[in-house]
This record gives sequence, C-alpha cells and structure tokens, in this order.
Amino acid sequence: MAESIDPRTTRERIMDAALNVFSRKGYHETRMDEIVEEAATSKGSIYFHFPNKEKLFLALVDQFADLLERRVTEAIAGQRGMHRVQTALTTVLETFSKYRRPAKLLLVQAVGLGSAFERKRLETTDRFAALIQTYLDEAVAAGEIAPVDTTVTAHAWMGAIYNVVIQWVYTGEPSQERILSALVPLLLKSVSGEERA
Amino acid sequence: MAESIDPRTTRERIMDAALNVFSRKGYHETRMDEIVEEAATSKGSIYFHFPNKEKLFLALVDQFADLLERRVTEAIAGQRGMHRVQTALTTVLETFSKYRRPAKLLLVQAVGLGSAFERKRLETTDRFAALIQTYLDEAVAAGEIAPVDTTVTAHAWMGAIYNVVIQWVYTGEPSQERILSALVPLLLKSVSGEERA
Amino acid sequence: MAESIDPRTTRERIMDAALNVFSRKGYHETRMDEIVEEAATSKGSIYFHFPNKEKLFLALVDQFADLLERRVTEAIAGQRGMHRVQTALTTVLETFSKYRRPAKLLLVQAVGLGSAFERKRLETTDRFAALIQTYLDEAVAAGEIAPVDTTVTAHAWMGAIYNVVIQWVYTGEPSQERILSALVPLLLKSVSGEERA
Amino acid sequence: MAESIDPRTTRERIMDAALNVFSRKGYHETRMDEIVEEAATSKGSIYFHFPNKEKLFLALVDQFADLLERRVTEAIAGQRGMHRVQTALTTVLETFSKYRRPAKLLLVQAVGLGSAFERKRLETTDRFAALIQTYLDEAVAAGEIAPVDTTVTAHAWMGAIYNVVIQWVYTGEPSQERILSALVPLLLKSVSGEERA
DNA sequence: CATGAATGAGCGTTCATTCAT
DNA sequence: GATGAATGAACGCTCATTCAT
Repeated sequence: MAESIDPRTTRERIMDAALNVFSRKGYHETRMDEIVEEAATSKGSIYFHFPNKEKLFLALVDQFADLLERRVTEAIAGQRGMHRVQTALTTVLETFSKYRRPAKLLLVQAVGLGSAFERKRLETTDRFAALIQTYLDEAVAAGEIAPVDTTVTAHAWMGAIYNVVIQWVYTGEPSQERILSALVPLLLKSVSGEERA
Repeated sequence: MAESIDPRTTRERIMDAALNVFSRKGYHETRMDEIVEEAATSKGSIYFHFPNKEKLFLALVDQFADLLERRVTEAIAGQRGMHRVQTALTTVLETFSKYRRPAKLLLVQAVGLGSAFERKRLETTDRFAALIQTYLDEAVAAGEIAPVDTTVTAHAWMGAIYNVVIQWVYTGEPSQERILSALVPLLLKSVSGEERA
Repeated sequence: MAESIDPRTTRERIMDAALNVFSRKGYHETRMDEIVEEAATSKGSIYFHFPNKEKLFLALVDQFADLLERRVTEAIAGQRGMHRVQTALTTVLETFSKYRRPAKLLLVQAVGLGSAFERKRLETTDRFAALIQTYLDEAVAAGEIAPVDTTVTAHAWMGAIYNVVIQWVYTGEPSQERILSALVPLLLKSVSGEERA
Repeated sequence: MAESIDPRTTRERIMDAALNVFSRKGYHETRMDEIVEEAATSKGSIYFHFPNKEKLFLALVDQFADLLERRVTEAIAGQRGMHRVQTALTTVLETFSKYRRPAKLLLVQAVGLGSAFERKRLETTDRFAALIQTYLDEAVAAGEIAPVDTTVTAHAWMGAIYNVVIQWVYTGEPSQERILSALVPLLLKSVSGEERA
C-alpha cells in the first residue's frame, strides 16, 4: 500500500497543476475541479493553500514575472550600454522558451480578465516598461542614443517584443534565431542617432 | 405617455448597449441582463438578433475592426511610400480616440478570452499584421527601406503601436501628439538606413 | 411572382404540419417555430387559428380519435355478435396503418404529458373502452360468451390491442396478418365458454 | 436547534423527493427546485448525486423496474407451469399497490417523454415482455397450452395487464380482488384449449 | 493538513405567447 | 387574416467556496 512518493509539497503540486490547466484552457475555462484532479489533491487542500482561484492564478503570474525579471537583471548585470538590449532580449526568449506555459499565462491569460485583474496587468506591464525605460534613460544620459521620448519608446519596445514573442509562443514561428537577428537590430535602429523621417 | 422616439433600430440599440457594458466591465463580468437594461429591450429581443453572448461580442469586434481597416485603407489610398506610415498611425490614433470603447474591446477584451476566441484574435491580429507587411514589402521592393525581415517587423510594429495605444486608451497618457511625434519616427528609424539589415 | 397554389386552407396546413412535427418529435420537443416553418405560415397565423400549443395538439388527437371511432362503428354496423371483434380489430389496424403518424400521437404522445393532458387521456381511453364494453355486454346478454367482468375485460382488451399495435407502429413488427391471426383468436378465446384455469 | 435526524442518506432523500414530485406532477411539470425543497437539500447536492434531471428520473424508473422484476422472479421461483401466471400477476398487483407512486412513474410518465426516453421505455417494456414470453414458450413446450404466437401473446398480455393496472393506479377501480379474479382467468383462457391455435 | 459532500447565488438561454402593422 | 419582432417568466445547470469530519 506504499504511496508513490512525490517529492513536491502539496502547495507545489497545486501550483504545477494550476499552471498546466490555466495555460492549457485559460483562466475562465479552468475549473477548480480540474486543478484538483491534476494535482491529485482535494478541494479543501487547494483552499487551504490559496484563498481563492484568482489568488492562485496571480501567484503563478507573479512567480513567473519574478523569475523573468530576476533572470534579465542578472544577465544584464555585467554589461554596459546597448549591449544590454541584445542580452536582455536573448534572456527573455530563452526564458520563455524554457517556460512556455507560464509564458502564455503572463502574455495572454493575464490580459482582459476583467477589472479584477486590470490592476495586476498594469502593474506587471509597468514593471517591465519601467525597467526598459531606466536603461533607455541611462543610454540617453550616456549619449549612446539620441534623446527620445523614453516613456513612449519603452512601451513601444515592450509591445514589439511582446507581440513577436507571443506569436512565437503560439505558433513556434519565427525561430528564435530569426527573432533575435531581426528584432534586436530593429529596436536598436529605432533609437539610433541618424534620422530620416 | 408617448414613448420617447429612438431612431436606432432595436439591433443597433443592442449593439450600442453591449458595447458600453462590455467595454466597461469586460466580457465575463458582463451579464446579459445588464445589456437588456442598457438597451431598454428584452432578453428575448437580444436572442432574436444574436444567437448568443459570444456572437454578440464578436459582432462588435468585427464591426470595429472593419471600420478601422476601412479608415486606414482610405486614408492611405492617395499616398505613396513611407508617408503612409505616418498617415496610417494618425488614422489609427484618431479612430481609437473617437471610439475609445470599441478600441478597448478590440485591444483588451478580445484577448485571453479562452480558446473560443483565440481564433478570432489571431484572425484579427493577422489581418492587420498582414496589412502592415504588405506595405513594408512594397517599401523594400521600392528601395525606400533596407531589406528587413518584414514578417518580424510587421508584428513588432503592431505590438509597438498596440502597446502604446492601449496604455493611452487606459490612462489617457501620453497625449496623442506626443505619441505621434515619438512613435512615428521611432518606427521609421527602425527600418531606415542600411546599417546591418 | 405567382404563388404556388396550395389547395389547403391555412388551418389545414397548420394541422398537417403540426401532425408531422408532433409525431416526429413528440409534444414537448416540438417548437411552435418548427410548425410555423413546416406549415409555411407565420406565428401569428397559428395563434389566430388555435388558442395555444396544447389546444392545437388536442385538436389533432380528437380529429384522429373521431376518425377511428367513426370507421370502427361504420365497419361494425352491419355485423352481429363476436364477428364484430374481427372486423373492429381489422379496421383499427387498417386505420393505424394508413395513418401511422396520428396513430403515434394517439398512442404515445398523448400519454404522460402531465396533468394538463391527463383528463384528455382518460377521456379518450374511456371512450374506446366503453365502446368495447358495450359490445361485450351485448354478447354476454346474447349468451354468445360466458358472463365475465366486462369492465375489466374491456380494459384488458384495449390494453392488449394497444400494446401490440404500438409495437407494430414503432417497429413494423409483427406484420398485420400475423397480428390479426394471433390477436383475434386470443381475444375471442379469452371470453369463450369453456374454462380451464 | 438540534437538526431533526433523518436516517436516509442525501441521495436517498433526493430519490424519495424526486419520486414524490415526479409522480405528482409528471416529468416536465416537475421543477428541480421542487425536488430540492422536498428533499430539504440544495440544488448543487442533487447535481452532485445525479448528472441531470433525466438521469435522476431514469434512476427511479430503473430502481422500480428492478424491484418489480426481482419480486416477480422470486415469487415465481418455486412454481411450475401456468400457476406462475396467477402468482406473477398477484405479485405485480401487490407491488404496484405498495408502491403506487413509482408505479405511476413506470407506467405513465416513462411513456411519451420524447426520443430521449424512447429507448428506455422500449428497453423496460421489452424486458417484461421477454420475461412473459419465456414462460409462455416453456408452457407451450411442456404442452400446457396450445401452440400460439408467443411474441404477440406476450405483448398482448403485457398490454392487458398494463392497461387494467394503470386504470386501477389512477382511479383505484376496480379493486385488486376483482382484477385478480377477472384478469387471471381471462389471460389463461386466452391461451387455453386447441380451438384454432 | 486533507477530504469531499454540500451549498446556493447566479447565469445564459428557451420558447410560448402577444400585438402593432 | 397574416406577419414576425418583441416579450419576459421560467428553468436547468454551473462552479467557486465552505466546513464538519
């Protein structure tokens, strides 16, 4: 009668299961029962570890956003100037590649979930946009790039990256290499010195 | 006791009401009863004109996507080369500005609504990305811009525009003028020159 | 633009259509809209001719019950004694055979429709049971058959006929000939003089 | 404030309540809410134990059909030949007498409920008709009765019994004794002798 | 900590019926 | 007589959440 041993804590099993189901079916189409089954636990157990469905979902989003931010920050740490763009984007792609499911959560499911999630979304978005803006401001201050509206640029970059990556997460196209070789120059040129418009 | 005369057809009243409520509360948090009340009609009337909630929603998305595409296409008609970028972006912003609510629908609510809407979303997205790519391909062919990966570029541009606009739709910031004066040069520069292509 | 001419009155078209749909799908699964379509008329038209769905249904049941009773009575008219059993049963089978759809209505759909229809069912049932009982009473009085409880017998006969016929209406089995050659002797023997039980 | 103790399980309370309401108002006129109230439970509780209204209903029909079949089979076990007819019919009447409500369900409500129930009805009907036919075949083989079309006879008998019993279930007339003393001889005589076979 | 039967507010949808034209 | 858009009461069912064991 020996139970098969699962080294994960119940809480971990729940989060893993929730991640699977949420990313597969989306927030609203996910039933708590499905998570219960996937986690091989009980209704009550989930509600012991998480106050409700929403908080469980947001815990996953936060977990991944944290991971992503940490990785990017670490990767960039030893670098200077606009090299960081290349490094950051590479890191983002690698991380998303390694964690496709949470990526979908962060990129898609966390959007348009209604006013309850609106705040979270803006919070997450702003967090990364702010990160980008910081580096852009530094680059402007350092004279590496022409003075631009860094707020608009940061959001534009984020959107550009987001949209290309989301396409890739969903369809697998274009390849990571192609994305890197096309997107990085694109972003860099967009803030380069020479004008033409 | 003369009824106040509403020149709109019942169907129009329903779509208007649905647009209001959907954009205010999001798809899932919108109750059919609220639309009924807002449209000053009956439950059955809505279901006479639309088969279900989802189709009603999609009808709104389609209507606005059509409008947007038409306006952009018209605005661009008499123009050549990369001037079209400026014109198109201006038109998009103006249209979104005039129709904030449907914009929110198209930009936010239509995202992450689950597999039922996934196809629609990709369809709408691809539609505009394809439009952009067409013009980019022309510009490359005409030698106006350096040869670039127009697929990636189109999605990157769309994402950039989308993200800036959505921020603006939600917060009202930055102003349209600031967006235009910052975003258009940004996009144009991103494909200018021949630095590395 | 000449309309195709349908010699039937609107009321007839409605009844025909209703008969088709009711017998095909049953009372509860029949939608007034389906009858409208099948009758090539309008909602309002049906409600002009019939006060409501229930009355429309009962009109069909009555119409067929009348027809059946009339035919049986006529067929029996020139006959005496227990020959009438053979004749009556033959007539019933022939009539059901010719009007399979109304038969289903009378036999199945009119049963178990809830208290609203209960009265009608008992009424129809009693009508035929009473008919049978009359003839049985005559036969007893004439000394043609042994004195039996004609009330029970009448209901038993009706049930026997009903059940065999319903099987036949649904499955087409057993054949009319087989039914006649098996059922008539069975019924006759059941009231014959000699006992053995 | 001690709750009154009900020894029945929730599932049993639901089935009892459903039986009451279904037999009182019929399938279609029964609202799930009424069963909820009668069972002193909750909507969700019913749907926890039964997948839907239809399955709940069929569970009742099956339960009673099982009971009836079991009782008849047991009663007949120690008997031989056509004595079984008397015993079987007595058992049926006693069982129906003791369980009037489920009897109504089985006899009336289960009829004419639309295609969804059609299969069930035929299944239940055939089950008993087959039972009868088996015994008739045995009797024919044993030379106890004249060779007859046992298929037709079985259905005829079933119909006869059904119709008399249903009348009795509804009106209480005729009395059980009268039914037994009239119906059993009737059925037995119907297959006696060798008049024409 | 874990369990799972129980809860019940809430919702999308249906469809017989009405009535202004 | 005929039409069909409009009505709205009613219903089956869902599912996040609770809590006694």
